[in-house]
Amino acid sequence: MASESMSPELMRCVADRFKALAEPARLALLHALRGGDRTVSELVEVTGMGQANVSKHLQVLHGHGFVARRKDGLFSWYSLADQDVLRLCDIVCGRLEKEASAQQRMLANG
Amino acid sequence: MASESMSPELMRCVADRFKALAEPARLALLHALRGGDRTVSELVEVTGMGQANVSKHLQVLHGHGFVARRKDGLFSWYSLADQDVLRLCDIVCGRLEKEASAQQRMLANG
DNA sequence: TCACTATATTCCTATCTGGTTGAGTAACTG
DNA sequence: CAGTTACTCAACCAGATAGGAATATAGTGA
Repeated sequence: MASESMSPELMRCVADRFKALAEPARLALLHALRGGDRTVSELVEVTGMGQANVSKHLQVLHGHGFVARRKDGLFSWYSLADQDVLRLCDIVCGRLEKEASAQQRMLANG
Repeated sequence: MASESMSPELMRCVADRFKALAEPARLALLHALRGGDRTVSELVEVTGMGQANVSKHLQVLHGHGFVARRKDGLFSWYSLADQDVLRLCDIVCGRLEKEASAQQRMLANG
């Protein structure tokens, strides 16, 4: 997979997935969902964002399969669709930590 | 890591990393670098993009540590900094493949 | 039916950024 | 030194989008 040649369409699909994660607001929502299912209102309260904004970002995440939605009466319960998104974030966070500690060593030895 | 609470700054850093990958042009450059080191001109030829455009995208990737640069006379040789970016792309590609095959099953079973 | 609540959607505006163009910089050649 | 090559930088424009306000939709209960 992802080997020899990649079609421009596939490239765009992959880029769109990354773009869905390339927004602090959406990362905050995903982070809030680590604790379990949440309704939109709960996410509004936790993140401090506007309701329309939260709803809109959740649509993006849901459209790309990063979160699952379950309707229950008036409420929409959102949850992490799987562990992939956490793996993605962990790789990036690992890089940032590695760079931060490397920079600290630079300052210490420099 | 990436556990309990994440500062808004960290959230922004992570989002910026994803944003660097959220562009088909940059993914095309990274893909071209899978085969080994390449000069800017080579990448221009392979991708069909403009030279200034390639150079600018490479600055972004380099600024976020995804590619390494080595200067040799007139040439700038770019290469993948490490395997992390491939792992990230593989996770996303794996998702896309899984969804594609699931959709095929949907169509087959109706 | 009407009001109320939770969520989704639409419209608007400010901001950001990808791509292009043209100028600028640095290294090699003669 | 001038000329060429390889690359980078700066300015511009067009398209995309995050955020907020207002509105729409849908479920609930009186």
